[in-house]
Amino acid sequence: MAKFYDTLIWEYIRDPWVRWLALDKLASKYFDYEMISYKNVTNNKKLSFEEVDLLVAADYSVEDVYITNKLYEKQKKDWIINNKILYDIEIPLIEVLKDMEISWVKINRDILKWIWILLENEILRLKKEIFSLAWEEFNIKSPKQVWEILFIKLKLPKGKKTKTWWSVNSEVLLNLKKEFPIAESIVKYRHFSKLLSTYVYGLINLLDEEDLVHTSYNSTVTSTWRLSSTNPNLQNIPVWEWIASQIRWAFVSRWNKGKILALDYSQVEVRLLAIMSKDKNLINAFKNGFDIHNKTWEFIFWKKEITWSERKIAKAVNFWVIYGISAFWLNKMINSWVKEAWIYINKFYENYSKVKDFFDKTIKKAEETWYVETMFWRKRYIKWITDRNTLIKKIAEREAINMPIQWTSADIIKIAMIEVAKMMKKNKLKSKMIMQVHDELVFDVFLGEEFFLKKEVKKIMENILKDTPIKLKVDIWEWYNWWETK
DNA sequence: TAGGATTGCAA
DNA sequence: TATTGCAATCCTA
Repeated sequence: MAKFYDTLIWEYIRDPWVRWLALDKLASKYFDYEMISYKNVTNNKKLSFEEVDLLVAADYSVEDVYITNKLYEKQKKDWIINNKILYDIEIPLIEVLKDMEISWVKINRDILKWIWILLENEILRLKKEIFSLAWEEFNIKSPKQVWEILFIKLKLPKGKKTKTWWSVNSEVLLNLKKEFPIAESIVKYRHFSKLLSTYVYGLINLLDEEDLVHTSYNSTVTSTWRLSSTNPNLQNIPVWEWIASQIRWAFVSRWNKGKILALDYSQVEVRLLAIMSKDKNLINAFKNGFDIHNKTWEFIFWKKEITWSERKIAKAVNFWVIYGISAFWLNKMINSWVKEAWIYINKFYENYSKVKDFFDKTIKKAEETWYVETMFWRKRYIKWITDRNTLIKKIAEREAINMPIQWTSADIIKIAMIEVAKMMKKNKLKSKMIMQVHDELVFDVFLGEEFFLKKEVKKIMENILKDTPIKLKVDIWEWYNWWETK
């Protein structure tokens, strides 16, 4: 039995789409009661809480406790949520997240400084280049000024629109790069500026004296029951491009001769699709160790070697099959290659027929019960799936398809985190679980624990689902503190 | 000074 | 070509 309980989490499990989930909002929603605001008590945050008059502070605090308890009593009376989700997943997760937050993450300041210099030089060079191409100086970070230079002064062809005006984002600019080198330079400039301000300055500013950085994990924010991370957001650290990937190297082990270990689920969504739909072709594809994307291309195009544009279509098909198509793109079906892709989607369904059946069944069940659920019976109500408006119904259908797969994977990693934390405690490991990035767990490994930890964590992660025709697959990435390896 | 708009990073 | 989140910056109210 859990040692603690959380009223916000209860509400969040019931409906993750509530914006601004907070005690005062719930008090007014359920009890039509307006709570004393923190702003009022602290004189618009001019006072710190210690400076607040004792009696005022007491009133404020007691009210918090009183309302929380009242909320708890109310929730106990109408158990309309899945207790297993609450007591087996979300509540035990609180402690795991707490431990991860107080473990902190060690950052190597020197690596960041080195990247800083690298980026500053590049930015300066690009700045000069852009100004000479534009024949004047302007603020490259201002979309409005970029727009003026490119479309008014240099008369470049306009691309797509934003809400209010012509867009100058990288997609638009890269379409212009062949004829207009200034466009590409602006994209590069923005890319490097982004890295410098968000990931280098941003990270360095948040370091303490020991070069440790602290993040906050929020478990009641996203509408998909995934976690989110703030101050800094450790879930969007760059990986792909070279300079960007150097930033990952700045995440180092705090231990002498320690190492960083990252274990991530490989293609969870597609594997879950195979498991949940029980489609033989898809299952066999995984059993034979084929890359699923390759297999899809084979099915769609009936050949092993494919061109770049065919690859693009195959990728789109995979996305669409897993996530469904958005209302926006549904309306855009006129677009030629989109239309073409639609034909391929149907080909995909022909070859993976059980997948189609699975989707049809999910939608049908949702129409009857007004909800969809994950493999762990986490439910979400989508009443608008029976709406007369076709567009609204289509949106609901897309959610119905997407939800069981994507949200099951959110459950899986949460369960894995709880199990891993238990295992580490039981074996009194010194290593620490330091990050979670949606389908990846990152550890700071103490010398000597590496082999055991790798083996055990992999085992736990791959075996969250029992008795399935194929297992989940976990890939391992590891890196030493490079200056210690020489 | 607050907040909308734009942009871009991750999964 | 999905979706959701976080954050930096610009710029207007």
